[in-house]
Amino acid sequence: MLKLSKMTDYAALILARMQAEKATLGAGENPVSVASLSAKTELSEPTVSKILKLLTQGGMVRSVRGPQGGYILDASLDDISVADLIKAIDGPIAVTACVDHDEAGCCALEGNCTIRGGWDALNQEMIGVLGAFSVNRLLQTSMKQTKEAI
Amino acid sequence: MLKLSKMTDYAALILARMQAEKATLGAGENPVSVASLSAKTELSEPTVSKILKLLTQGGMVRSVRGPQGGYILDASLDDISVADLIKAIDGPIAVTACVDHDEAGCCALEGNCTIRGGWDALNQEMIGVLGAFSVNRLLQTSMKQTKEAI
DNA sequence: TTAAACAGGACTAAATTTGTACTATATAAA
DNA sequence: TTTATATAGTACAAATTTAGTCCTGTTTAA
Repeated sequence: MLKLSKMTDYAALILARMQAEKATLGAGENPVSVASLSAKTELSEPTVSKILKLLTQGGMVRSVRGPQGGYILDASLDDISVADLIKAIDGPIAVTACVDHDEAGCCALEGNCTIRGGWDALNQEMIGVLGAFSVNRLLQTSMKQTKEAI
Repeated sequence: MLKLSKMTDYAALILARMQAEKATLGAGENPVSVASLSAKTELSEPTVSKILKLLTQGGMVRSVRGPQGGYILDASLDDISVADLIKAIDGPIAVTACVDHDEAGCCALEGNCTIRGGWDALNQEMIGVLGAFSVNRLLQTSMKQTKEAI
């Protein structure tokens, strides 16, 4: 449990791929298309497309329309946190349904609920960890482990 | 996203109720039945029963069978962490499916996956936070906030 | 003008989670 | 020893959520 969605996992892979692409082709105006990213990540085109749309809305990549268009990663993956990623793909981080929205009726137990604020505090701590963990660290930690395993 | 299950939420409520019961009746051999806890938490009996079974297996409460039986909370909620709770109710904490089990085939992207170890590192940090957050703190934080809100 | 490539929304299918029911087992008390 | 109470374990049905796909519209370079 406490699993993040596959979509978020895929999003990290896509960002990793885009960073690699950028390193190869040189920074600047070199959009990468959905088709190309799909081929290189082995994710289906609709899925890659959906994720890139969300990343664009989240301001993590920029889109260029028309022929020769695609998506551009301007930022460094050091500046994108896992929290950013989750927010872009799945929406606000909330360990329970009642965290962050105080509308009546979000939970059948309202009257008896004695821990609502508590979950909120825990949620803040989680966001702290996720916000401090960059996508680049995700990649580098993995590289390190792969190296050690060999 | 990154939501914990409702079951875990319920489990915390049940533990809170059991602690209150213990404070009222005095510590020792005073089992609380599913029926009684169900009435006091407004959760259905089958649900309360299911959760208490899991908490028993997780070693957080003790069961007494037969008439006048029920469940006993021996430990202090200071010594039970949210991590313990999640593990008891939902099983091992894993932000992605591939964390913790290295079997082939857990993910369609294995060959291309460049971040497996990275998720594992993040997972450890999450477990750290959850392991340091006691159920009692969950309750106390809530009380504090309720007080402030009044 | 055309074709490439993204934008947005709607929809289907799959997986997961919740919630319930039923049978078996243990045990205190009559 | 029998009976009633209460948990243990398992299996199943329903609901929700997530994943994945498709279609139509818009932008823009060639």
